[in-house]
Amino acid sequence: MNQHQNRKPDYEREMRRAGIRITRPRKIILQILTDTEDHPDAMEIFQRASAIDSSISLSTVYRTMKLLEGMGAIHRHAFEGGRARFEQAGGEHHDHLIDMDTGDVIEFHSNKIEALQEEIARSLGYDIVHHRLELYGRKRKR
Amino acid sequence: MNQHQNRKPDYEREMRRAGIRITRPRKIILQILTDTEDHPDAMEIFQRASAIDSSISLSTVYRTMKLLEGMGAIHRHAFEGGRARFEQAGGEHHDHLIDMDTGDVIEFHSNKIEALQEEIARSLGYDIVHHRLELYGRKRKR
DNA sequence: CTTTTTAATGCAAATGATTTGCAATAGCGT
DNA sequence: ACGCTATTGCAAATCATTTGCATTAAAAAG
Repeated sequence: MNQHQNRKPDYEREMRRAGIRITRPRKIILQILTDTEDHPDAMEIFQRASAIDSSISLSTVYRTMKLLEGMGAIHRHAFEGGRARFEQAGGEHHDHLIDMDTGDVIEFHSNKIEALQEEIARSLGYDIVHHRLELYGRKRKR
Repeated sequence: MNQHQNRKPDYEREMRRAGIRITRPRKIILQILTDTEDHPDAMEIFQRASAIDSSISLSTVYRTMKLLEGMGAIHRHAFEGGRARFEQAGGEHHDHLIDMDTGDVIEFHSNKIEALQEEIARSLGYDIVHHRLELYGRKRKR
């Protein structure tokens, strides 16, 4: 089974250490993020947070996402269409396959592809700072 | 020298056939696109077009880009940061390496990577409709 | 546990890119 | 040249995200 309880890097501790206040909205958002298996966007996070504390504002969600991104606690993805989507960081690096019909995101990883990317960049005289590999597709029919 | 004159798929003919009017703004924008080696955004295209005919509007640039994209005459890329950038279609498929310092775009292609992508998607039960591979990097120092 | 300090919040207004409604204009078939 | 209607320019509208500011509330201090 999946480990759910210990998989949470203690961001609260890290935030305290950095002199960042642990507020009620931030606690709630952090909880939502760690509870989540999918890749929600700011509006979805806002709605889930509102259900817990209806006074939370969308601005705060955005501000918190930016804060967490800066701490390296989450990754922001600008997939095609509309809003940015987030996922908690901490796992292994991976790329994404987006189901064009459902919006579902499937994570995958290929050392071979990573190596080829490095090789290509090097041959062009560049160092890769980061990259983005997204496959957009539909479930195979048959 | 680069070939400039024959490299232009005759979109005007194609548009006429589709009952689309060849207007002055469209002619100018099409010309800018075929003359261009880089990946300009709508604002850059608008400025280059304005230099030729100052009455052209940004809306028309956007509308024309959408029209051309629909025809398959250009590709739209949503690289990181700000605006979408365009390039005329017609060449071989390729991916992009973006110079984070200059914004320059370098095109590259890897059959191996393409094949691996297909393989991964297949193993996940998906057919790839399209994909996006962008490397963000800086010129190697040394 | 009250006071103090100042970061964080909520709200509304601002941004920035792109799109759209609409009246005026200009392709192009006749 | 004429008329039909697609296309344009302009301003206003969208959409996602950010920001200014007065208020609130963490957490540091007493």
